[in-house]
Amino acid sequence: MKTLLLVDDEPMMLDLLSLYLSPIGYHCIKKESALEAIHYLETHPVNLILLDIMMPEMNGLDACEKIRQMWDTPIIMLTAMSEKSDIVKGLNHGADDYISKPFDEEELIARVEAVLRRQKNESGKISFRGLFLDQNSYELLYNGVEILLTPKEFGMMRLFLTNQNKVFTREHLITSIWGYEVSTEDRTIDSHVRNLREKLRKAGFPADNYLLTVWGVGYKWAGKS
Amino acid sequence: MKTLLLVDDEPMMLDLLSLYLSPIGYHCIKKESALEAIHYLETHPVNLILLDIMMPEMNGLDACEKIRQMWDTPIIMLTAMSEKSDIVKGLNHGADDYISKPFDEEELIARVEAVLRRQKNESGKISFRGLFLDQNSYELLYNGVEILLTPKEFGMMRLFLTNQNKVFTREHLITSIWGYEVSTEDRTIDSHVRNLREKLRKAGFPADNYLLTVWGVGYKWAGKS
DNA sequence: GATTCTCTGCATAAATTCTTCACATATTTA
DNA sequence: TAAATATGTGAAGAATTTATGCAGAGAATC
Repeated sequence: MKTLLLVDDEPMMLDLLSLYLSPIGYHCIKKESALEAIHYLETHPVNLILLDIMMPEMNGLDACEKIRQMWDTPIIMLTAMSEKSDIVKGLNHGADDYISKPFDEEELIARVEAVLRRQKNESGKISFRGLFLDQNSYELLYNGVEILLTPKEFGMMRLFLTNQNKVFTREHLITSIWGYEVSTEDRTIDSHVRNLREKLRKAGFPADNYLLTVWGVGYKWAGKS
Repeated sequence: MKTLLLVDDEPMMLDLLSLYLSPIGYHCIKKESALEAIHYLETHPVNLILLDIMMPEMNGLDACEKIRQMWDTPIIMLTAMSEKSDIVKGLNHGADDYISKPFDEEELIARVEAVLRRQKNESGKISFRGLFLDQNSYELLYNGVEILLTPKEFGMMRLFLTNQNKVFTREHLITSIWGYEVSTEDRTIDSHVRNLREKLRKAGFPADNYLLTVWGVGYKWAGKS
């Protein structure tokens, strides 16, 4: 059973979160301050942290950073309204996702599960038909030989391998890899896709069979056939 | 069974610490002054020292330093209130962690165990292709010849050798080597990396093959190929 | 207090990566 | 089939990131 650490200074919010998440099988720990949460983490492993941004004493952003210095536990920030600035800050401070209040049950569950699914490759290592991607060392190997990638290429490769068979629009790729407030249009993505394909091909990997163009939509990585 | 050396001029505090720590299996030695503590250490090995900062005669900081000159036993400082300055000083003087009074049982235990856990992984000696790093003597040898490193350089070297193949961002390097809340520019890291590389090269070690730049991310030590 | 070593930060050079554009090619639609 | 829309490609300048030299501040040592 997965353990979630819920951190919010409002007890009602904690209860609400727990009300949604407990019935579907999550073990919920509630803490009313960031300090208590950090404190708890020092002795108990958890699978995911839901962290409110607005809290007295230590706010969510500082807490997020603090936690990141010590643990890799994924963090979802809770923001009042969709304050873009908060969201961006949160993601820059090490958060994995955000949920803006008010949220509905469906969204909450979806995001929690998405982050956990992502986390499942917690070792940071993914392999696929001879390809081996290691997020710790930032390496991509094909049959043991390293393929040197640029940051953007590595980000794309990681995104594709962790979300196989999912089609990404160019816009989605940008927000996922570039960040949440970048404006690049034109053929920029295409260029990077091309470069990535070329590097894979040059290394002997049949990229054309896997990194596919979905006409009119975007790109996807074709996983298990 | 682990032995803890508790040092505080207030007997009540010693009793309190012991009250919390003895029941969970630690053997507690109480000393009411730094001198007594050092004296005790000269003939008895201990696993961890809890050291009060405010003491008559010799204060905790001086004691910490003194102890560090002779032993590597981990030290947790006890500070009255969370006086930032004390904390920073303590960490700079060789302490491994700090606990501010008042503390509760849970926090105390957590920090003690965290430090001991950390300690367990530190045999203190690492070798790598002719390099030999000794954390006890703070020495780095290459083929038996010493390479003189500054503290920062040694810290980086240790971090890299104990975390081979892992990429560290500059930010991460700062928090790991410099300490908890230090503000240094990013380019400073580069300078230290350069100096470290140069010293390794000058000693004959092919640093360029191992201390690698991960473009757009940070630095890493390339271990086994 | 002087000296030496260390740390930090800047300016500039060098290296690498990113973006863009024009146009070719491909696919869909009319 | 022609027109319209979308993707692929090559090349080059722009932008970003890192390397390097240097100098002053800061610490430690004598």
